[in-house]
Amino acid sequence: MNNLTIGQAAGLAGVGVETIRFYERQGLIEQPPKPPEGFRVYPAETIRKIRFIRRAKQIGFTLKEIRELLGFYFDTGISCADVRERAMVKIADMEARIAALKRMKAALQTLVDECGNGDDSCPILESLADDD
Amino acid sequence: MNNLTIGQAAGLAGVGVETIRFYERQGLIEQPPKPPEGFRVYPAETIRKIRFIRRAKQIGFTLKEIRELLGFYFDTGISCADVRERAMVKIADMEARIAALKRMKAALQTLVDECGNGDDSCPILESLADDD
DNA sequence: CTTGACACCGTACCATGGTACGGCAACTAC
DNA sequence: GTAGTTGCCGTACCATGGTACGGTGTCAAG
Repeated sequence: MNNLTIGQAAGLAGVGVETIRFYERQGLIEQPPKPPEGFRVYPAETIRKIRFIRRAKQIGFTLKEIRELLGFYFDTGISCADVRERAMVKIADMEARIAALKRMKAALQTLVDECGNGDDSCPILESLADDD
Repeated sequence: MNNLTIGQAAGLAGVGVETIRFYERQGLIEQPPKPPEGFRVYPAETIRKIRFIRRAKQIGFTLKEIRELLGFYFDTGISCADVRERAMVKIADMEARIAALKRMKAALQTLVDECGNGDDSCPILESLADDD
């Protein structure tokens, strides 16, 4: 399962070829050297890194943050406390986004609730148009 | 307070001049006709529309959706049921986003909690790197 | 009447996370 | 040995919500 072409690597990692190239351009994975003859050869590590990226994306890290996490894991050894701190910052960030969404939702829900009475004017639009 | 230049309109509406031009290009507000001599004249309605846009953005509508809401309010009269339906779709959308963020946060929190024991390997990175 | 400030306009650029395309090289299968 | 599939590479494009820039036109104040 080693010595893969980019297409095989993409297939195994569950992404498109263009996505691998994009991650290379973004510095998330290294581009293997191009032999004078033939195609680039991708090691199994590339697959592992791409899966790492997929999982990290799923739990809410951006590509920029993932680039750092990959560095922690694959290059500079493990500095758990640093990773943990970043994860906690991310958790705080998510909490803030959840709170903001909840506020938005509550504001909208209030407007929808006011909409129940069959007045001729729409309270939602009126509230958006209000000059205060 | 009528017959404003774009700069005055921007100042009153609390946005930048470029933002007004951008909204014009996006079809959210109309561009006043250009007189053969002199500058475009912006009516007070432009200010009201921009404030409408700002409020709608704050409660989570995209510019695309706001363009429709503006149409309901300023052009095609008020169709409250339609607005209400869009608002409820938006609420469902926000609930889904909140739920997704909560799942992400919980996943990350679990990893951070596991990180407490002073092992040499980092459970967060290990979990991201896992071959499953 | 000149200078500075603003308007106008097209276009390019920012971040985010990719996707697509066109032309050419290289490899594989029949 | 030739067609068809991939690889390679640069570049352009998608949505989202703007921001910036350069050159020119116009206006207002001193």
